[in-house]
Amino acid sequence: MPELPEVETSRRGIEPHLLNKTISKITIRQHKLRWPIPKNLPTLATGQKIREVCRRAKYIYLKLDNGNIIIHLGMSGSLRICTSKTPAEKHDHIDIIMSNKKILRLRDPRKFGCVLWQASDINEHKLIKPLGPEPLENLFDTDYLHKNAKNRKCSIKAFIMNSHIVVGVGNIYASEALFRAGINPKRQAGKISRVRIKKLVDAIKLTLKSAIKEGGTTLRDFTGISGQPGYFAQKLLVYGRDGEKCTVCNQTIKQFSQQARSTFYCPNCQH
DNA sequence: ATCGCCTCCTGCGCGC
DNA sequence: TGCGCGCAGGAGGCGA
Repeated sequence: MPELPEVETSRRGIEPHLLNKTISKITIRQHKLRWPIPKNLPTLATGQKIREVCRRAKYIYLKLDNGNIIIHLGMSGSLRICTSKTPAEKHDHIDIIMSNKKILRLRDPRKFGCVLWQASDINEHKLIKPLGPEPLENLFDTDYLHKNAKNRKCSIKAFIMNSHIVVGVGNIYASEALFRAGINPKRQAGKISRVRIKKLVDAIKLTLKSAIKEGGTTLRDFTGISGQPGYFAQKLLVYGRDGEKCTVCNQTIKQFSQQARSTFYCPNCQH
């Protein structure tokens, strides 16, 4: 479900409720997520103060004095801030309860998400270490992407969705960015000119920034921490719009399957 | 090294 | 109204 803008929206939503608060209790109702929630997580984190609420790629992590709680939302995860008055529902797997009684609650029907512990430097965690640069940071630029695309035989869409290359670009924003850059999603990554790679870098940054500004994209179930939808869905140019007219050229938007994921594009605008 | 396929899991919308 | 099917925003792990 959530791509970078939705994760960043969640991070910004929870941050003010958690910063400098002490964890008083952790209730785990379901250990079995993508990886098991560590049994000793409550022991490790209880009594600790949350110093920072950060994001790296699509991971959110709570920085404590003795380590980090790492949270990934997978396809269907969402975070809420609530109190004990809100009863936990079926897929509410873990509550992180603050000393001020506020609760950070993770719901994840499909259980593709995870909650993990990393005692030392977060960047040394085995899931974080191999990740490419953040798309909105300066390290991610035309030189970087052009150099890395060299000799790559995979499609440009698979390439920008590869987290070793750049993080945070998921299935929605890959289609959106390629449309804005005028690049056909099937094109081989290694065969795209530098000028067009620059367009793509700009398009990725622009797309993600606008989506963050709108509070993310709500297709069916993504909501911010108070349950509010993200408004970027209304600004999607191609994703989910197959059969509709291209906003630029009025031709029909097409959908096809790539790496078993839906891709949307305008055959007339994208080459 | 790189690529593409499979997999984990639940819910929803569609067609019959 | 009910059932079965296909599909869904991620991404690690595997075999080729």
